[in-house]
Amino acid sequence: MKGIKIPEGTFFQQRVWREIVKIPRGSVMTYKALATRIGSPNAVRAVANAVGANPLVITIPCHRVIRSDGTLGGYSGRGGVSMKRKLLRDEGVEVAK
DNA sequence: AATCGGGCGTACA
DNA sequence: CTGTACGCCCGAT
Repeated sequence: MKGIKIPEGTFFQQRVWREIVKIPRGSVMTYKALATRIGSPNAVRAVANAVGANPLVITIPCHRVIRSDGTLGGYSGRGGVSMKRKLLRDEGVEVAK
């Protein structure tokens, strides 16, 4: 949280992105945990939407956000889910399925 | 294992 | 401004 710049967007998105950036490398966070983190444990869908609207994949490691089941879920970035899995494995995270 | 509905917010008409 | 449709989902049946 020193020089990371978050692009403009809705309050929700900024809040979600802010939390995603806080995720340490080599670790993953579930959408539910993220939703609860921002104060809306039941708004997990809205959160997922905000993550999907992430314009900066290099600044915001949205690939570190996975489902509660351990699955990767989806990925709107370049390469799709395949890239997401690759990035996670690259950080040393064993991906289920 | 597969299917359905639910909760929240954004985008579009 | 009001209504409808959709999403990188979740939980229950």
